[in-house]
Amino acid sequence: MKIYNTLTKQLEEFEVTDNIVNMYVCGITPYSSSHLGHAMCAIVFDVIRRYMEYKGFKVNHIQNFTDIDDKMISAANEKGIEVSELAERNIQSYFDELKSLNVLPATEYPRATQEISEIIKIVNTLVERDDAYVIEGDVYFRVKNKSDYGKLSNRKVSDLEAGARLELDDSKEHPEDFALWKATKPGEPNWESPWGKGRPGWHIECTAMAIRYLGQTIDIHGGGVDLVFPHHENEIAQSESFTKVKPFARVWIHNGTLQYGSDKMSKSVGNIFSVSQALETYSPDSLRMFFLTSHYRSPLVFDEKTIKAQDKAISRLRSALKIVSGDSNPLPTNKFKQDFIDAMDEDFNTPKALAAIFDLARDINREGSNGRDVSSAQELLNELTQILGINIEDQNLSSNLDVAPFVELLLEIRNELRESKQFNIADSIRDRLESMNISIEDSQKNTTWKINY
RNA sequence: GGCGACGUAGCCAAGUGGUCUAAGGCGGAAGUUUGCAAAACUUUUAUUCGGCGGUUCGAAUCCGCCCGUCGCCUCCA
Repeated sequence: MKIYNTLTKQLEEFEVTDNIVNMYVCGITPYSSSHLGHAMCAIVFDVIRRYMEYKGFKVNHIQNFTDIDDKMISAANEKGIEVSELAERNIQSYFDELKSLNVLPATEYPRATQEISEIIKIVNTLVERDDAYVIEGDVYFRVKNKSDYGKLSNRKVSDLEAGARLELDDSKEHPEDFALWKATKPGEPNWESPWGKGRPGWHIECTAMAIRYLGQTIDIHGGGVDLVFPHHENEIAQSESFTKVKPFARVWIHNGTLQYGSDKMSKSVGNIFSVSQALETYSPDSLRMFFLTSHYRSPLVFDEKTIKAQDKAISRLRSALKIVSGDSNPLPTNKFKQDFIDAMDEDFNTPKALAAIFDLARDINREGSNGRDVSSAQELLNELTQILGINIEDQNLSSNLDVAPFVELLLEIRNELRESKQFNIADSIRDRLESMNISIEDSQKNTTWKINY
């Protein structure tokens, strides 16, 4: 299995010694509802995790919540509620959304505010070693002490200094030094520390949680590409300075960001499409498919038509699963399975893996109606789509609905009309049901119906 | 100013030196099937990969230049 590693900028063979994969994925700052970009990231790493488990690895999947920072505080103030309450609300709805999107729960979801003592311990060690310094209750990491600073994002400190947008803050020794601990301001949540009351800086919580839950060297660290700098760069700096162990993470995986219009979908730009809003308009599977039809590292442009088109593609897979298998000459499936695995082994090439799935579905449809035994091919189809977290089973939910007996009754009458060749009335029943979003399909054997969402 | 990514059919999107006269999906066209539809299947829809040069026996794939789009350098998944 090959994975593109942001740290080395190349495709690498992925190996672990003990079959356990320790994976840390940066989660959200729950100051407002999450948007489709967050959903995309969650789905990308969900598929990576599912595929690794399929390959026989045990995956420790840790995803954090940064539940204390400037934006948390100002959003809570605006709403007139406690920061903790704001976090709780948004985290709960995020969990609900992940569930709707069929994202498997992570092993743990640690929160920054519950790791304060670990954080203080780490900052303290860095201060004692002079890798950090204290100014009026703030603690800053001393970037010049980390000679390989910039190795992840391919930046040199001198370039950063030349950067036009870097804000000069006279209180820091160097403009690129970053806060590990921030002194409290009036009205802010705060914790006691050796440097006075305050709260953690942005990056330190991930260092604390990654080390605590996964150890000093983790196998995979992931997140959106927009986190590469400064967040992940700074995580590396502070973590490696603290543990004196390199590397902090062996493989860095970054997904491309979701674009909305001509810009990145981002809370601060305000061009967001929230997950809950999206779930009202699109099916979870079509959203998942939409994200997986392009490679995870490419930026993806939000496109309504493309998302909607996924439902039709998925229904092809569903009908392949429903086709009644014959009993002769079983359809061989090895090729499709191998194509799928080869694609996924190549840096999780989901578009290529999907191509194998659609090839399989077409063969099932063709050969199944030729009377061949396609039952094991159907099992494979189900197995492969599940690795991508796409649900093609359970579609007979319509029979559980309250309207089912009435629809069945109508179909019964309609089939009697068809038998007596009263097609006008039969067709009118079909048309009327269609206008109520119920479609009917007649086959040789029976008539099926489904509700169009 | 620095760092980086990308530009493939009507749309989305794989492919990164020969098997590419380029996968898969959506859409379009024709056909098989059907009472008619729908679904499914078959065939078809890029001799061409932003433009111009170059390297090579051979390039969508490597190199150079140009045009265009986007990301990061400030909060960000």
